[in-house]
Amino acid sequence: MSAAPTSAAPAPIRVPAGTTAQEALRAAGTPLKGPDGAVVVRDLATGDLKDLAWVPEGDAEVEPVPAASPEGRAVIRHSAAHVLAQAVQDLFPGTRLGIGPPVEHGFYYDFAPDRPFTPEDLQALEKRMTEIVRAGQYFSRREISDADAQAELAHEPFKLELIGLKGGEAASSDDGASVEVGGAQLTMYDNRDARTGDLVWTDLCRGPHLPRTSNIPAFSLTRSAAAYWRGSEKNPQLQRIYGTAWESREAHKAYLEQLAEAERRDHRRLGVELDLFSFPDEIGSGLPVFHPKGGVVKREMEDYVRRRHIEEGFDYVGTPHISKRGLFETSGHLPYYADTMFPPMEFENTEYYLKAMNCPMHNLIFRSRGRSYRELPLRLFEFGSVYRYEKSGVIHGLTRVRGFAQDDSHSYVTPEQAPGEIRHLLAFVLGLLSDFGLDDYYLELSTRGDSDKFIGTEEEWAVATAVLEEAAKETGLELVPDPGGAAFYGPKISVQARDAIGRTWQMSTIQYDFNQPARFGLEFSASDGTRQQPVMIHSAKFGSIERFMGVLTEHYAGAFPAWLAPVQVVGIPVTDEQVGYLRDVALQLRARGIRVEIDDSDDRMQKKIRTASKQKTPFVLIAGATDAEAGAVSFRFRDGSQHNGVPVEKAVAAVAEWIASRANTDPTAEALVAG
RNA sequence: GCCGCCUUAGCUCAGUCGGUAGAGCAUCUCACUCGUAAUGAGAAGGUCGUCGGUUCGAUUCCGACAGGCGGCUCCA
Repeated sequence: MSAAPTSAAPAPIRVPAGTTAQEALRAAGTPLKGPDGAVVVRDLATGDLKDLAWVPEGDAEVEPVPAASPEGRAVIRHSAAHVLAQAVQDLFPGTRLGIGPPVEHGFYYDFAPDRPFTPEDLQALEKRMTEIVRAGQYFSRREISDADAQAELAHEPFKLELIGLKGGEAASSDDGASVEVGGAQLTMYDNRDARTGDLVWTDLCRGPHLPRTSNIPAFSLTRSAAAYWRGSEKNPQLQRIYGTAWESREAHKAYLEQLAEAERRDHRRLGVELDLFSFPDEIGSGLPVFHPKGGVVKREMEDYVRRRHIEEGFDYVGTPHISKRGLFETSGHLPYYADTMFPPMEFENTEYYLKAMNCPMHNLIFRSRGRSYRELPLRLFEFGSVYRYEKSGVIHGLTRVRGFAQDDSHSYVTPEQAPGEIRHLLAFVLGLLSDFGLDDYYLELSTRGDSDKFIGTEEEWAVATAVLEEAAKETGLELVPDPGGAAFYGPKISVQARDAIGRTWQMSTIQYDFNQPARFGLEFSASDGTRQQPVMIHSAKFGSIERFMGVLTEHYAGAFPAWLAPVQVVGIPVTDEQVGYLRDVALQLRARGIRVEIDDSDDRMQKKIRTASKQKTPFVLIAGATDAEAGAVSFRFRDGSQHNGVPVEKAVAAVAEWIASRANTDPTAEALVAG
């Protein structure tokens, strides 16, 4: 996801034959310490990264790779993974090694231990790692023949397997094996004692590495979990330990703080605190219920999305939750997705399935009568409830559930209209996302892969892919390829949105489908009287209403924009005397469609303010005797700012205007006055 | 689905080396009537996730199941 660094490349440095890269960098005045210090160099002749201890055979041009760069961090993390493995084999002798690559934000190493690691083990390992880092062992590269490596690693069955894969499958596969065995020449990295040079530990590894373990500026272990060897559930499970490592203590601390912030924003926690939704065990895993407050947010979202669809030329339709088996055979879904559909229920000698997708039913609406080219594009839209049998281990809050509503549409168009319709849909979904405050995104183009799960001809796929790609490029947004990620019936564009703390979520999808119209025998009368087959374009804007609500909750940390907030205004009387006065204000607000509550509990006013703050209410209206006498109210906002003594009429109008504007920013004293 | 961990009051969590449990917040009652993030006192609330086993006795030990958490795999 993170793009390659594009910042101005530092000037090349010449490394004379027979000297180390490090000596050449030092001579050139390149920093070797701190975040800007070089951790490895890039050999400009080949583009490969080399250790600082590298000694070229002939003169070489290199550029330094600083610690605080994507590649620099990867080297730090990879070296940290080695230190972890050394610590594990120190503390748990006999533990076999899997692989230990750097990953986004950190690293992991897979092990085959006698027993799974406990949290206490992680603490002990972290301590041992710190000792190894302090010891300043050298990472020493050593080339080795396949036969010698097999002999040296005879006790490491997983490493032996990697040696067997070297250069071929491993180098191109995605499972991290290439980190250990990259090219044709195997290498070992020996960790050597800083003083004596004695061999302390060794691992099969492609490299490159930091010069010494003490060059790891900051790291910590984060969790342990199981992982399948080489990423396949057919293989045995290993115990994986995850850690993180950074170019400075500050960067490390900032990362840990971001993890803490993500936890504070967790929609599952906020869902309980703000009384939005729950997952009753009695109903079943992955099946949410929305409480009144969550119901408000959900309905506001749906109302707005429904209205926008109608404005964009969609027709709102409705379809049932279950269907006879044959429908999903016609659509082609059943052979592919039977495993992820709920098992059928049988009655009247017929099998019925819970609906896992809406398109087949929309196709039947299209087919319900003869269609003319004059009707196209025909756009059918609904909040379709679908049920998918997600495996128990993958269910996660609102973002991965077993029952949800798709904001799903299908545009039926002529092949000529398809490019225009896709542009229309893209503009529409991007506009919708920004209406909800998500305005930083990139696109992903999922195409056919090598697998045989895809239906349709190569030519059809090529046409569909080209149409999507062109429309995606026109947006000017970053476009990331995703080969093999398409649905079985056609390629897709997906919109990946970044939230307030920089995480990305797959939101909208637009899919070009030439298969289902053929399978359903869809046709329309063309202007020349012939019958022709339409193309259908699937589009989900939020993907799932439930999931989008989870994403929005995390994006706003529960402090929803005023137009979405479950309670928009809380009235707080300074004493009981003002309850009646505030009720009157509330009536005026309610008449403008504003969700308002009066806190007439026994609590003290300060406590009521605290309660309203914890509920993240956008507008708090306080009224004491002074306000009541002046026919005014006093505002308090989520940021703590105040705007006192505002005449009721003005206050009501200001709140109503703010909400009607659907502003996604927080109202504050300053912003409200300016507005 | 796989591996590990977890499940005690509405929520967050103590606790019981096997003799049926406790705090804070929330709730309710009473007093207080207060100007921008916690007034005080009192009460109520739990067959310790479910089922089974071991035991004189299980919330505690063992097993199965359910649900949750973290990963893996998967994600139309």
